Amino acid sequence: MNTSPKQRPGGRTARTRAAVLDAASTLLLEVAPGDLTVGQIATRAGVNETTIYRKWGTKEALLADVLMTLSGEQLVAPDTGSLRGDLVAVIGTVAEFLRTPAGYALAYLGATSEDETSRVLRDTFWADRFERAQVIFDRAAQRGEIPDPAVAPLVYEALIGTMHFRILARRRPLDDDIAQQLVNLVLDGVLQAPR
Amino acid sequence: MNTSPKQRPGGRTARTRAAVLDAASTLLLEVAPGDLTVGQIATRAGVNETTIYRKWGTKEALLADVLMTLSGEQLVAPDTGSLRGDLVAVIGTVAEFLRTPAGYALAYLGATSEDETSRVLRDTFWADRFERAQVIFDRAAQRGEIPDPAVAPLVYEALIGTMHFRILARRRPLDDDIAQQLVNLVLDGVLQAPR
DNA sequence: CCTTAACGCAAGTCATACTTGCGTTTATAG
DNA sequence: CTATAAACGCAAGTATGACTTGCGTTAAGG
Repeated sequence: MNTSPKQRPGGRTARTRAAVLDAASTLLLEVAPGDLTVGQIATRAGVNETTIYRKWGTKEALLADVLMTLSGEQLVAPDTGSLRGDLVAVIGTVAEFLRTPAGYALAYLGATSEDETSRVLRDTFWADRFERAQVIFDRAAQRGEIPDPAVAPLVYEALIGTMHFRILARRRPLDDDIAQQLVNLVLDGVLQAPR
Repeated sequence: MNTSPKQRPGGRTARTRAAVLDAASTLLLEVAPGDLTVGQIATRAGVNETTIYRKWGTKEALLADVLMTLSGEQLVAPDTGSLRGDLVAVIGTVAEFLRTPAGYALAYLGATSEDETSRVLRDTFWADRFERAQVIFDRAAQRGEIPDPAVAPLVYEALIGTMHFRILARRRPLDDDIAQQLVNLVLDGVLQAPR
């Protein structure tokens, strides 16, 4: 009984959803995330503002949806054969994304959104990222590069966190070789040491 | 000519200013920085909202004033005799501040405020912090602990940035020994190394 | 004790998030 | 193909909070 809840995800609904997400993404390339309004997105998408509210409920929920889509598929973890190589590759990819307006928006909204939807999204997002990073360190430990793979969370947090801080709190651009710089720092340290 | 611009900084004006800054500080202990309203501050300070706008112009300018006051005097750079000791002391102090609501507010507003006043304040604030950090690394270089004090900005940025990221983007508390953890990381690195 | 800077108060403007009622379009089951 | 109702458009409205303005009142400070 009630095999079909009588929803209509196909056709118009799908088109509307795609148009709104697309419009929001495009606008994030032009407008500061803090200044983005639902009206703008609706107009750009050729859709009524009411539709957006009925579909997403709040502005934050919509933007969270947009950003998860934007940042979802990236961050492959290639096996380059060394911890240094793996980290430079991954951090370099993240750095590239953070240099784009969408990347900035992700960092900005991730740090400022307060509602429940965003909270859950934030937790699952970072849980996924840290999980993927962990495998890199596990491999490195098996190769004998590091003594304990348990350092992974802190190290990854330092790598990512420094970049977020750079663009958010300091509003300065990420150097071209930022991935190299950071990976060298956390792998080798800065102490004068006989090596 | 015009020896006295006919301003009246004393008496009532000073009291009002103090009351507002104090009210804002207190409110930052109770309300999320994003939800803070000028009306709240005015009421708490026993002052009319209009007065605040005539005095500070915008909400962001007021909050910037508050936060500069709150974070102004701290961060002494003690000479413990070692780079490790100096860094743990300084980063520990910053961590303590970041654990308070006011510290969170500073990080939050520093990352989100967009107006000109905040921009200038942000630049001067961080310039000052990085300058103070530099002397620690200069001393360490003279002692032969590190080869090149030019690493100071990146290292300090990694230390501070990781903590900001932790509380802002991840919304997780700073460990009690976060300063030790981070300093060990950037000084020694994580690579398995003959030392 | 006078001048007027600083303040209080009432009223209002403006922008934007979010809601509601109702008529129209269109996906989709039968 | 047709009928039902989900999804949409449109107009109007609510709510909130940043910020302004005019005018009368208080009190700083020469």
